[in-house]
Amino acid sequence: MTKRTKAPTMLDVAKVAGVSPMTVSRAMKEDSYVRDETRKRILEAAEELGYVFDSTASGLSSRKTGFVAVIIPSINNANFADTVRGITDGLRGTNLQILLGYSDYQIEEEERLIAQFLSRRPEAIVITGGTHTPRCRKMLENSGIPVIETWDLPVDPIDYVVGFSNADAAKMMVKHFVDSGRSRLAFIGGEDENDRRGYDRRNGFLAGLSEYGLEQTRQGDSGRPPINMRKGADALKDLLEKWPDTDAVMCVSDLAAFGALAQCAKMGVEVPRQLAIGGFGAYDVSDVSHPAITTIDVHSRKIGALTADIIRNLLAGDSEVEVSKVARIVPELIIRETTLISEPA
Amino acid sequence: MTKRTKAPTMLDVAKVAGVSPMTVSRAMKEDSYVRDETRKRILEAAEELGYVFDSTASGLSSRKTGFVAVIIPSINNANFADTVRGITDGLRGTNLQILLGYSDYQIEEEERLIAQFLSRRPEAIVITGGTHTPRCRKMLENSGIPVIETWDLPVDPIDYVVGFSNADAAKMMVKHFVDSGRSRLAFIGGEDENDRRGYDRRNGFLAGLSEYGLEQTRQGDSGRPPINMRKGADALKDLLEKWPDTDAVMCVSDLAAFGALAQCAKMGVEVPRQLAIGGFGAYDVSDVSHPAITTIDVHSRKIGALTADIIRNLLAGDSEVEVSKVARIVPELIIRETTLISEPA
DNA sequence: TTGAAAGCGTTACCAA
DNA sequence: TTGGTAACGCTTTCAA
Repeated sequence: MTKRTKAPTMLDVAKVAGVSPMTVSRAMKEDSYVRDETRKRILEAAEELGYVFDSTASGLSSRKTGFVAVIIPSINNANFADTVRGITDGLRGTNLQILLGYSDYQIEEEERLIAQFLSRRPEAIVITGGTHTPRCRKMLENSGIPVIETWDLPVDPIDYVVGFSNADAAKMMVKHFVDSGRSRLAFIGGEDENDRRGYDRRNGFLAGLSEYGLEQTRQGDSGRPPINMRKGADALKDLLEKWPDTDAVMCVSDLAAFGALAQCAKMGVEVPRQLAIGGFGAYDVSDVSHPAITTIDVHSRKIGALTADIIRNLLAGDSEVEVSKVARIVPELIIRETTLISEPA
Repeated sequence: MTKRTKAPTMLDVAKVAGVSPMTVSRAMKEDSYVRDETRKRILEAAEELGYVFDSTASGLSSRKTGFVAVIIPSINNANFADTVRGITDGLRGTNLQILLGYSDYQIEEEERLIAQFLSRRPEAIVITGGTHTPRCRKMLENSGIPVIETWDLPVDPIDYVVGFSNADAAKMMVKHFVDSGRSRLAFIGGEDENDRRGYDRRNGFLAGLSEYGLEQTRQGDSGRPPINMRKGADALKDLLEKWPDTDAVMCVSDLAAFGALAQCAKMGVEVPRQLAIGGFGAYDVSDVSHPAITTIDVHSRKIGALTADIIRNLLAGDSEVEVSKVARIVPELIIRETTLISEPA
């Protein structure tokens, strides 16, 4: 941290380079008409003075901040992290920069974040889910910028959507359980509406049970979101105490599923012979664990990539590309060892 | 996205409320002298017009952007995510907002990020590690803002430091292995200098071997960082092919350790009887897996909390609090099932 | 407690 | 290809 009187501005650079500030401004952009020689002189002057471009002033003047606000429920979640990576990668090469926030699965925090972010004048905003408080919705609608809802297929979208039906995805697992000869199915997680994706999965699962005429009572308790491995383990223990003859359990995420699997190992419950386990999200752990865990891949990264496509077309748009309002992701069931077809017990 | 002619400014609010823009500005701040009644009128006018405060303009004018730039190697890493959470939590209540970036363990990307972030005029910058390119170091030193290096104890710090010695932490594991009767020790991960923390751990481990007079040849190959569960599993397989009599392996992170453990289960290698496994980072998986994995907790979240303390004292400082330059974290060995003392084979 | 004027550092716009 | 001028929307500073 060097002592300094005052950071140099374009004016300072201009003086040293013997040009006008306006020319310095042009020289800082990749494109723009500046003679090569002039630009060279300017960049040298900037280097010499230790000039650092001020995006704050640039944003105010041009009304383009280069920010894309992104709000996810949790920073510590491989799925959402993958979506963010997809966005980042897709935005590479543009001048757009992500302003990332996480709500910790709390509605009030999401409201606060949206308000805070909008004051930064982002050029687009990406949010997780399609269910919002009236206040959030109003802020987003009034923002005047493209809004992209992800990880869901809202009935009444605000603007753009990149997502899938969590309920339908969960139903895939019910079908798979039934197809592999299970009939006493349970679900762990998703009780709390604050994690709307989880809540939708759970309800989709229950709806699936209903379609197959199966009983819907077997539900583990996992407390406040987010669920984690430990909670998954604890919930499985409770579940088997209450309903010992359960022969298949789906967890709201792979983390819980892994916890459940570890708990089975500890309790001597054989997986998949006695109990089948299904997860959600295609986390690394479900692939590497032994036995490997059946899961549903929702292509988190692709959600981000498609989101970035929309943003690029809208903001850096090469003329009038037609951008469709809804990009639908197709979740994929990945069958692994924890749900191998059981032999008749 | 509603059509709009132009977003309302303080001037518009001022007109409606019948005051000057300056008074509106004051009314927007929590403190500041404004008569309660006046403020009420102003806030109503703002609400009515759908006014949204412009931080961009505010930042330019006041030269306080409210940004704290934070750069971590990866967004998809529970340890770094915890540090970010620690910072976020610690900064709650201030007007400071995190500008988060991740370098993907690439030096060039880190350089790019630092340059990009500095143009946003953050009020402080937090970086991971204490090893930087000369260009990075120069940018940081010239930035004129507090710089906080984390997750390391640099020999020649730029400014503030919150960290620990990765090498010393790794040595704890060597000692533990030796104490529990192991002598043919191996290490997986940390070959690539781009992940400096991992690199330091590996070298610390090797130094530890040397201190105990043990051979240092057993090293797994894990490719480019970051390591993950799959790479850990593969590396363990290779390792045991090359050195089948290895009786303990430390992995650069718990993720790799879990992969190694899963691989052992698959190959029928008994843990800990035949092979002890140690990880690093106290990830959830090491606690929940069966058997549970011995690890080293570096208190990632506390690193963030202490970082936030420094920033608060420096920026929101109640007068002249003395802020010490180095906050040292003490890593903690957590002994679990994968390294239980072996009976003589 | 409120207001007026002068920037903050950049870019849009028009002119040369 | 370059320059001059007037914003951009807010806050600092000083005065009332």
